[in-house]
Amino acid sequence: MAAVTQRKTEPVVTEFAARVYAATRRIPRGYVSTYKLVAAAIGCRSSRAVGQALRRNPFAPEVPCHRVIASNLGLGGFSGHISGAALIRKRALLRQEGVIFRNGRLADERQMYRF
DNA sequence: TCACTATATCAGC
DNA sequence: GCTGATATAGTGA
Repeated sequence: MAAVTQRKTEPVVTEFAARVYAATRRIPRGYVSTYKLVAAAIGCRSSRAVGQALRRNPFAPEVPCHRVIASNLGLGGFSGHISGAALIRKRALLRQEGVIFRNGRLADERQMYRF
């Protein structure tokens, strides 16, 4: 049946945002990537635009936005906040996946996933 | 068009 | 190492 199997009213996102989410979902568990790498992966030179798309993240938690950090190995932001409890939660989430953060920075650069 | 933004990079100190 | 300024790209009003 189902002439209209409306599955959840997919949020309307732009083509650019869809690429950002697709690239982010490619990041395997236990690895992290940076805004710049994601931007480069989708053919964009502005990491800022990536951050804007991830901030909206209508596909959370399907899209592991917490696996995207800043290029300086910092946590960057999370849940609309660039610091505070949100960052602590982001660090905890990554730690559960095997990504260790030291002093608010990625301990092992080897865990940075390259597209 | 204007303002805002989960960034990145450079210059100066 | 930190701060301020600038570059760059996309979104929403």
